[in-house]
Amino acid sequence: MSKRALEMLDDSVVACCSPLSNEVLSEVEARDVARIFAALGDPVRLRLLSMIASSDEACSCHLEEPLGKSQPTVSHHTRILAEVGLIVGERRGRWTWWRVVPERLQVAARLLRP
Amino acid sequence: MSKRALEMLDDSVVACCSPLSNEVLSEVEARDVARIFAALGDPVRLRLLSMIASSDEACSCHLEEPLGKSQPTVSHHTRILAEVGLIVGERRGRWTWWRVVPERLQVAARLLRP
DNA sequence: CCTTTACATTGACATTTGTCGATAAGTATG
DNA sequence: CATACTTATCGACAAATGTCAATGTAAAGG
Repeated sequence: MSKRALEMLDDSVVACCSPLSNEVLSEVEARDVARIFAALGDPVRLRLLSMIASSDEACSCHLEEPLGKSQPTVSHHTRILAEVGLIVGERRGRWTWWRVVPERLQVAARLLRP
Repeated sequence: MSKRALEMLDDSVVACCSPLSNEVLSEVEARDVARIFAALGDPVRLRLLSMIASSDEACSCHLEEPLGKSQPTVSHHTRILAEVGLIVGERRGRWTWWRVVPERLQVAARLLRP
């Protein structure tokens, strides 16, 4: 999901959702948010995301070695995180620089709030 | 995961974790938390969880019909949510009553906080 | 007991997922 | 252009996942 695509998401997705205990999730809401959680549901992607988050910006070249995964595998995981809008990549020269999209993380976080 | 098992979890899991941007997740932390997110990463389980959360307690008999899934499928999903400690079931008479474990939800929520 | 009710388990199946080697595509530099 | 470098895509494969019909198990009521 590109940055532009993210900006075009309608409110039902960006503003989604109130805490789980407030009301029963609709099928549409559930499908959307589940994609985010599924993206977070892999240990390699979680570490990848935390690496990007804690260094503000990171290029893929810095991610392979600490993760101990092959380059195609890292690329696969960054793609999945990007597709659900949790990170965005910007190509500068040879490198792609990744950073997290806090608003997107908060969509998931709001659901878990008491 | 039984209620007793949940009480016996050590601090590294229950107190886990500081926000993603604070520091890079260890492999052990990532593996544990990823299991929670993976459990949340299915639309049927998300709706199931929100049904339990918003009615405080729910028996499986109330879950099948609104979800539109077979009884074995619902049982499968409640088992997965229970295994990661997000819900606990208590058998009273013929019915199993499920309720959410807020502390466990917060383990995931803490990670997503800014 | 026997039946009914509520839930769990098993077995089977198609689909999805994580992984990597090989290869392609894009970008800087000589 | 030719080369080196960084990232993306493809193809393949084993493993995991979601689903349901059939069957098992446990509890309540006759």
